Amino acid sequence: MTGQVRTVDGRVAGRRGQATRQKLLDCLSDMLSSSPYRDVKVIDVARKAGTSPATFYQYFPDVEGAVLEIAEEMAKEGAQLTDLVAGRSWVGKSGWQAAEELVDGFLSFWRKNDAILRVIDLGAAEGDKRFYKIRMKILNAVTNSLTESIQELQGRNKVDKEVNAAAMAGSIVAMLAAVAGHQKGFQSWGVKQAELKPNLALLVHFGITGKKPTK
Amino acid sequence: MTGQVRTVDGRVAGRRGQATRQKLLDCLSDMLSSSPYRDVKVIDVARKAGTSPATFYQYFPDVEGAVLEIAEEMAKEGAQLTDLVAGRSWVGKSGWQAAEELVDGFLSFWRKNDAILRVIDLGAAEGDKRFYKIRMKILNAVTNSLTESIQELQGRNKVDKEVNAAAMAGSIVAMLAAVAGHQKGFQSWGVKQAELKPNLALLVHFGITGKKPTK
DNA sequence: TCGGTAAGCTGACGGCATGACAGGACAAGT
DNA sequence: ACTTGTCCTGTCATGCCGTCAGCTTACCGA
Repeated sequence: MTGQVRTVDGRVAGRRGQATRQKLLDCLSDMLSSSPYRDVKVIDVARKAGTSPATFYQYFPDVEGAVLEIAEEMAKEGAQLTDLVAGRSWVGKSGWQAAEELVDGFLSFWRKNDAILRVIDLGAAEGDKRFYKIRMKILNAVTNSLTESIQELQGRNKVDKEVNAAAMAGSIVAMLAAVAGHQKGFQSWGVKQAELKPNLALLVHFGITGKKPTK
Repeated sequence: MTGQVRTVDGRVAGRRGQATRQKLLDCLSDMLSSSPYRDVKVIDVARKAGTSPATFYQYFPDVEGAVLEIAEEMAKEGAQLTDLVAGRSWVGKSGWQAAEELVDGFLSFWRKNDAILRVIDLGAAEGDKRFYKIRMKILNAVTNSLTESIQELQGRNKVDKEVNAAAMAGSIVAMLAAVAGHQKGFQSWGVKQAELKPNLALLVHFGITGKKPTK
């Protein structure tokens, strides 16, 4: 489907063009990490990439458009998050382990991509459907797996039927995302990474199984 | 201490000045609700307030400065969130009720102020200390109360000593804030408000007491 | 009533980002 | 060398930013 990268005016991008395009994306990514979203200007990105603003506009309609592109790249990489949930057992000791690994994987993924993720979060919260969609794409992998896990446990009468699997899964994922997004905040508040994780894992485990974990 | 409102160039604002200032804040608040943060321009705010950009700069150093002002206002109003936690009993039925009311109060507060809150969240996530500080001010009321509640339960051996009260309280509050910020998202994802609340309350209750609630 | 003083507002300006276009540079094939 | 299509940039009109000098308005004491 998207086999060909195209410029704004419809041309097909070749080798060189794709390289420039990628460079622009990388530089934008850097900028997002180092300065507030509101202050990221096309001209700065272009300068940093050693090119001109006009070139930027050849490949992207605007800054948002480019951000979405980066997000799309990241979403692919984020698909691996599913492995943190799918096919895991949530009973006994392995349940606790699963919870710990989920928390761990989530936090490190977020830490690695925090700049773009927080822009996506903003866009989604502001009601932009494109951002919302991509946010779903990243989180859905985990959310859906979690929802299924809960439903499966409900089927075996291990979890209260009153629990709405989707709402619970969504809440857990939202929590992970939020905490991950404010990791630095927690630290400067006196809570260390190492202390954060087990507590999160505890909440995750309970949310899914409805029980305290056996460690 | 801050009995007098001052303009950027040091003058003391009188009746009329304060009115203009407030009008600008109100208009900015409106703008934030209706258009992306990135696109909010000083000139639009000024126009909407029936004044000129120069006037805006008389009262605020920049858009961020004005946002912080709005946030400060809101923080005062948000102090009442403490009542949702302080002096509550977390055992038995009243514990479940407390959890439900906390969730309810939190969600509605967030819904009422979502536009500013999401800007604050962004600023905090980007590492801006001023935004982080105001975010703390709003959330600390709840977080501290929760931390104390947990510690108190730990003192009575009702909660596992392994639990880090601050980390747990912070996680719970972060979750509430995140879910609150994406309420619309949940809805369009097929999860209804009414279904969301009890599941959140469940997680909150467990996080604080370490137990399933008795309803 | 009448200045005097400080508050309040704005027109205007240099500076910079935006976004569009036309045209020049370049690489590849013939 | 010539053609073709990709790739990049100089340039320009437009619009926002942030500041200043200067004008208007309100208040106050004589």
